Amino acid sequence: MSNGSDTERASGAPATSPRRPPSLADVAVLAGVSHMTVSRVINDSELVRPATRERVRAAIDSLGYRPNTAARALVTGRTGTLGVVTMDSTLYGPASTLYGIECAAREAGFAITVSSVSKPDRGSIAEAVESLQRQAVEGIVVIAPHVATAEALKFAPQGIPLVAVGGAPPPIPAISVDQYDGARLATEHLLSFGHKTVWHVSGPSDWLEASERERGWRETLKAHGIRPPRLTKGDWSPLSGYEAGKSLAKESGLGAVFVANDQMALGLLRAFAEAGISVPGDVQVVGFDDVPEAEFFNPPLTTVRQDFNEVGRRTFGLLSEQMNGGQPGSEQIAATLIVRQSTQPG
Amino acid sequence: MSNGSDTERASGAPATSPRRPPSLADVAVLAGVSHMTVSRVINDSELVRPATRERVRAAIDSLGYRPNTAARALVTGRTGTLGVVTMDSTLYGPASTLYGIECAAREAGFAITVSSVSKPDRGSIAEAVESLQRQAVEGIVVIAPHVATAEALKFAPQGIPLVAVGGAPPPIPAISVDQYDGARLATEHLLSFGHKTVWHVSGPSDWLEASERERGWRETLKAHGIRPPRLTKGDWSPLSGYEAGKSLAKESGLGAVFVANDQMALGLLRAFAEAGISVPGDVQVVGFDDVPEAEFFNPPLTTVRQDFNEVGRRTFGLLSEQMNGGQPGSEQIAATLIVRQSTQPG
DNA sequence: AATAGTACTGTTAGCGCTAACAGCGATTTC
DNA sequence: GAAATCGCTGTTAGCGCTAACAGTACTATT
Repeated sequence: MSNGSDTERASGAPATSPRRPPSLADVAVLAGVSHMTVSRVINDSELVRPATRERVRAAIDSLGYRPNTAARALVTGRTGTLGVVTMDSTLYGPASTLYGIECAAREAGFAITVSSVSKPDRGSIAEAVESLQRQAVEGIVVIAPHVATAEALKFAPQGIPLVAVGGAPPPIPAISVDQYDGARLATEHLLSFGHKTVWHVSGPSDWLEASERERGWRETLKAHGIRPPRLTKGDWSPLSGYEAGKSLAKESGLGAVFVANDQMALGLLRAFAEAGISVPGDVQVVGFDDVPEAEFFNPPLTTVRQDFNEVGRRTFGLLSEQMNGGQPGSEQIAATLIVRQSTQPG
Repeated sequence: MSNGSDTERASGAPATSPRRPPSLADVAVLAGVSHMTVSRVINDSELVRPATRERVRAAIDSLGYRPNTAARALVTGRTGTLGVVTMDSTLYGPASTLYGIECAAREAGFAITVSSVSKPDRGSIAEAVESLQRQAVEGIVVIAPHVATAEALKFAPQGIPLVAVGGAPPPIPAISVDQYDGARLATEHLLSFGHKTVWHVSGPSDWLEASERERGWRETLKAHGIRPPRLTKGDWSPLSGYEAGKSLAKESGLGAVFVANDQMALGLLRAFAEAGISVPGDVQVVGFDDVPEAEFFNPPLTTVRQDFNEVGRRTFGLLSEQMNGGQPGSEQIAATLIVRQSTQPG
């Protein structure tokens, strides 16, 4: 803002009028060169004599000239824009991922257009992707935490670089945090205290992350020769965690609970508090995500951290690779266990 | 996706080749009409005979034709894109606001380009706005929760519709939740229990919302003839709330605390729990924001709700009004008190 | 039967930019 | 001293689309 001021047009006319923004031609006239030379200056071509370049720069500044992206895109076919399809950008994970992508993209000179969808079904995704393609984005990221979203990607358009976050059918490269291993870490951690078993409050089964975490929990138990106990299903919300907590509180022999996300863990902690169950005294609890609040739950929550920023960065990396003609494969990012008081009897 | 399939080009050529996407002209040839008629069809003009329209539609489908926005933007001067400048889209408020804007915009046929800034200073904002203008957005929303951001808007460009969320110097229309009144509600609520005073944990003073909330608290106390006690400053983070809580716990005669946001309230609750202070038994606590988790804090938190979705919608409304030549004024949205257990001794 | 609509379709020009190539003066090369 | 080369600048064409206007049939009006 506060550009070189909206100086009069180059022509001696009294100006005002509907005032079309200055174009290459206007700059060229003012600088006394051809429009092509101006074009070279704004594209940092070497082929301009320094003196000329300065003159053009001055004209650009005094006119407050800004290249018209539409015109440039029309002739080059490049828009400098990437599209991101996201489902609920209010959740911590997707929001952070979006932020990470945006930062990486901006550094590389790309703008980000977002398209939110309210439902994860194939139609909504298709519509969002379609709308981004109409915007002529050069690449698309689909933040696809649902099984249905990943499924929908089977019908994704071919001609455009596309990366999924979370999961996608094979030809499409995906970035994901290793949920399975994160769940394993959590479960092993709980088992290390000598519990007979570990209970699990899962996320909604139509989420990839939920089923991977459940699988990690289940198989880890099996690897220890333990038959997994009854599973409690949640929907990520604190309320569902609260209800799961109330239900688990009745269970005898409860010692360790792995909750599929921090929000539900919050609800569960609350239910346990109401039921007079002490954490970590009576029961040890592990969450998943490491939201900023987790450290201040009561008690502070042991949880599995996902580095969403890294997810965003790597996602852009994959997209960028594709835009340069590469055919990158999927990548996984390791999750890390953050041990806090909810599993520290000390 | 799964568009009408990438059928061969209209020409009988063996296709493949660098395959430029189909243009109006290609559709026109296939449908046996002029490109202008195709243009009319895609712009829903009445002036096309239904039979012709159908023929053109068929050609469009079979070619998988998609209008080129760049070309359209070049000639119409309209890009169908709005820009949003946001500071930390990871926070609940900004994220929800962004989502609200996006939904409203999409319904009206606009795409959203986001530009995040890491610092709230004038330079960063200017840069972000500049980058959006290069993208030729038709309007800009600045989510400006900082005093500095609002200040920076004094130098905002003139020629383009612009709306601020949070606050802005007078000529620029702003949408905001009535923080002052929200703080008043919270303070009155606490006073209604007969406390001698109400303590306050504020947000960082360079945030508009923080200073408005503090002002609401301070003036409400004064209106009751109470001299405001020492203020504790936080930075929105749970950690700072925790520290504020530890510090307040030493205070004698502590009975009521109004915390400037829910995250800090979480930290404070935790500090109180550690100090053996019962909420709401010994001290009553009110937060601000009503994040989804607040209902499941320990105890569930009385707080002031901001309808961020409404903020988003109204923001788009103001922008839309400007784009149609109007000069809307600023608007405020009422905050509502949500009473929960943290102030319910029952 | 001539005239004036009406309903649809086509032609032309140009939006602002870059790619490709065409100058053109100054220097170097043989 | 003519040709080739280099460094810079200009000319032209055209990207895909819409605005504006120009037909062209066909119907309604006088």
